[in-house]
Amino acid sequence: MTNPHRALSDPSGRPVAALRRLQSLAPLDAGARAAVEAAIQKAQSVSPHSEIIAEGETIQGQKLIVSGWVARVRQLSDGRRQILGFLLPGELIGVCHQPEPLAVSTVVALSDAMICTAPSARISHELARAYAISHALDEAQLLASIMRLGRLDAYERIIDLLLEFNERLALSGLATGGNFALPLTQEIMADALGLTAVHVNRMLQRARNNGELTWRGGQVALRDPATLAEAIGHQPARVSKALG
Amino acid sequence: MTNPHRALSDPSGRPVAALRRLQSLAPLDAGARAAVEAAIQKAQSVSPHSEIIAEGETIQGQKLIVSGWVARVRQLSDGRRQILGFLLPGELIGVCHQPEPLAVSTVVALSDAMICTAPSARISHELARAYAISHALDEAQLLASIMRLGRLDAYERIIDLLLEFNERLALSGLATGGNFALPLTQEIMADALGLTAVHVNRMLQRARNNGELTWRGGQVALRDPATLAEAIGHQPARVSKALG
DNA sequence: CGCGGCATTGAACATCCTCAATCCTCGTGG
DNA sequence: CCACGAGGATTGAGGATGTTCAATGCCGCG
Repeated sequence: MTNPHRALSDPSGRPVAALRRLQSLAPLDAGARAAVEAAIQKAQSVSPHSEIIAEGETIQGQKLIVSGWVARVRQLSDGRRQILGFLLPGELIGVCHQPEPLAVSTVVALSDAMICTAPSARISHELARAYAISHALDEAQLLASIMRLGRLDAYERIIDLLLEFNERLALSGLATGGNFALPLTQEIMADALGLTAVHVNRMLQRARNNGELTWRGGQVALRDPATLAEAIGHQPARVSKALG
Repeated sequence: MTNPHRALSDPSGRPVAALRRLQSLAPLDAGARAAVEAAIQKAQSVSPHSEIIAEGETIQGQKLIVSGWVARVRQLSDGRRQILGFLLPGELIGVCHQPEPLAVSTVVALSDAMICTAPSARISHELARAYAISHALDEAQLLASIMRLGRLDAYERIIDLLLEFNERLALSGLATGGNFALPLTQEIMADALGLTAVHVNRMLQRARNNGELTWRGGQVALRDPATLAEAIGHQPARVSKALG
């Protein structure tokens, strides 16, 4: 018989990214960890472009991204499309303290992804705390998006978003030293940044020529994240004294 | 001796805007209503430009806007400034389910304003529900901002924001039929819309010439909100089945 | 080999910004 | 009652940043 924990570890034996992220938000007790692991075991696979939640429908429950990239999206009738935010492994959808809530945005998978129902926050105080911090980070990221779209130029927007990805993925161990997998097309980046794909392309070239990053085959490498952040005035989200 | 309830009613005897808003989010029981009224009595006055919360400091408790206009703001070192969102009478600052939370944005008064400490959500189930809905609306408005900044052009952004003000103020009775007081300068609008004051001015003129609105002496009148909304694809926030 | 999806490029154009001057409006003091 | 001053609104001209449209290149995959 197979080891029931196998799905929860990568080849080196460390826990999967999603669990790692929750644990880095707040140290989890054994009960919470077990509940999360059990939930992850029952994760559903979703394929790119499939809708996970439709805007306006009643939210059933909280979900946890186990792996893959997912986005919150809104469309205009004339086809203009805006990505409101990304959801990465270990992040939650549908956090809500209200009965009968309605989804305020559509959620679609951008890559192959695994999604499970998030264990109830009542399982433990520690888990509730991890959820709360996750939620606070979520809000901080929305504010960062507003700043980005409102006051940064195209070049800065791209760098700023990549820096945010780097920081978010670092929580789950999916980014180290400015290196991470980025399974997005330039068009998707454009939809998130309020730009056209053509212009994203040109700005990326500028960044490459400046030696600030490389991005080939879905792998991004930021040359020097700290200096880059300094250059464009980017500040990582801080929502709790406990977190770095 | 003066009637202790005087501050809670406008000349026609209806409750003040802030209380009215909470009641339109969720019908309040007598206890909650009394607690809110008591809190409002103790409201502090703040003057324009004064900081209510500074980004990065520890949040002390939840606050309720009693009257006036307040904004969440973020600045870049080179002086660029973005208004992340507005806070209107009856809306809450610092909703947070986490110990030791840090403020993720600075909050400043845009006009003379009155602010009080919000009564605890534990006072009643009804009050907690009103807070939860208020919070959900808050998030919906952040998403609306992202859409606005990312995918609307200057003209649409202005109309869209004015429509949002109209809807939000209608909850507290401060807007009726597309008419409301707007104590903002064009520069402040620009800071919220990711534009310059000059361009806001030009687009406002276009809107006036199109007969879509008037705005003089701090009073806005939207000619036909429903048709305007239709024209730019604006949709009001819906976060609960219960609400309109 | 030949698609199909994405990335890249160019040229013409639109939108929005910058800078700076001018005009209002309204409250203040003479 | 009027001049004055300050902040905000308005205007113009020229320029920067992004967009559009359309063509071309690249690369993995059946």
